Amino acid sequence: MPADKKSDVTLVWLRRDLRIDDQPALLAAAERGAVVPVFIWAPEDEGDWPPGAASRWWLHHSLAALDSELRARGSRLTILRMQSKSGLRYLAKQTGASAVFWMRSYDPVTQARDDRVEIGLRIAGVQVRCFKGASLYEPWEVVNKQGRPYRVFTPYYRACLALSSPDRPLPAPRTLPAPTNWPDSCELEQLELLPKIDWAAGLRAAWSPGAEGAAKRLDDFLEHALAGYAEARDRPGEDGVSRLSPHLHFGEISPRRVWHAVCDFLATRPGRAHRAAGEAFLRQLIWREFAYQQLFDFPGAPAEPFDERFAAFPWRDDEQALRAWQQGRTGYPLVDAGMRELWTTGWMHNRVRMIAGSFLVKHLLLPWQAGARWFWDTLVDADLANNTLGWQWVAGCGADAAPYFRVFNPVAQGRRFDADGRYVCRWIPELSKLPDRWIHEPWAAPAETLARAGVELGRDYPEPIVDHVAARARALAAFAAMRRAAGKREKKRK
DNA sequence: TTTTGAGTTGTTCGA
DNA sequence: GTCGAACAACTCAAA
Repeated sequence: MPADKKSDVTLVWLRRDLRIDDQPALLAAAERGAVVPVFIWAPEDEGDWPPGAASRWWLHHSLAALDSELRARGSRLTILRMQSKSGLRYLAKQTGASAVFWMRSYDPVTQARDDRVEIGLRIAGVQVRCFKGASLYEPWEVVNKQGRPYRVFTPYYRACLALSSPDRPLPAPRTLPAPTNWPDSCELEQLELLPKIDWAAGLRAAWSPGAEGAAKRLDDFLEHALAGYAEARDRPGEDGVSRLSPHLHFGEISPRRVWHAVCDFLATRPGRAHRAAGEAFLRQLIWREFAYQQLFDFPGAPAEPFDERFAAFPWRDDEQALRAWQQGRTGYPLVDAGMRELWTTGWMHNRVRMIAGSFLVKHLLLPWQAGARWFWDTLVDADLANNTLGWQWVAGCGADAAPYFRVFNPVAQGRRFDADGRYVCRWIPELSKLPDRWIHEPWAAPAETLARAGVELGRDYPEPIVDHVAARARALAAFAAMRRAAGKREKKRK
């Protein structure tokens, strides 16, 4: 291969696709000649949503993993700390690269950046090619019979299934031809992605960032959890879910790889239970697609509610309540367990996200954007599309949202999905001696039971900061007030 | 154009 | 303890 011919050098700009498997940009570049894989750390290019603290921790380790994977194949990762546009132009000049390849992504922040970069490169006479591969479908591929994007999940889901199944994943390039000279690169440490005070022990214990960790996670899930997924996925005390979300967010594994791995696995195991489990899981992958599509069509969603009536919602401003929620001190064990799991591991079980989210928005009447911000900073899988859509759904203001009157009861949810209190005890050990019967509502336990479990409310564990019944009534009243106000405004307009 | 059926994940109340 | 209905209306999607 004429790898030393200058005109054949291609920069592959890696962003949230930190893998070499099923990497169309990398594959195409390798076929063209020498390849320079590049990562540019430019948080200021990401507008209001630069990666949060937990995401930066993940990113650091993911980049390290990618670099060693590349080195094992005679290549390496070039890292820059610059604006994306000037960084790529600089590198193109330094390496004599005639082209830059990357994989398309679809959130408004990234898109705006990519457009600027593309124009800048073309002006400099550098060829640009963007590839599909970050999602199963591109946002414009799935539209209704009127050619408009879907707003409701179920028809969207059915439309996806009606399409031909997602493309098979591409192989990793067989070789990654090196350029004659490698360009200058930062040391990974210079990006200062890791926290200055090391709070990441819980993250280290819970995760293995990188493609290898992702592949292992997928194998474990297929082997041990997929069969029971349909039911177990709702019980946070069990290992019933895939935990692939951060790996998917950073593109360490491709959604097509996951999709087909699940399908291939199921093909060898016929039977109704497996089929139901497989459907339930693939449905979740389609939710991810749906979120990307929604954000693509409504770029304002991270800040503004889909349902405009909610712009007039009487949110409260209560710093103390927000802190209590963030720190897992609401006095509702399931909510607090979730918030502590998040703080410790950078991740929270999906069912608990709904319950904790609902609690912030409905019991505390704090704006969903405040919850979205906290999650953004603390989740290792923080993803603008998924996070935004999830919060809008919980708040009841999304395009396809839960009805507002659906207020999760943390006690009832606990009894239903964490009946033995295993999840609560794991994250709130101070309650672990409490009998199952009271684990989700310690305030209702007889004084003697509490004493025997070594729990004094207000000292070892907080009293509930709001009363469920009163808070629920308050939330429904606030919703009614908002609807009245919106109705009035509507009348005025006419 | 109009009509019809339906919409991820819940709670509470009363029979 | 279990069951069905009410909770709200609205808009989407397709026929």
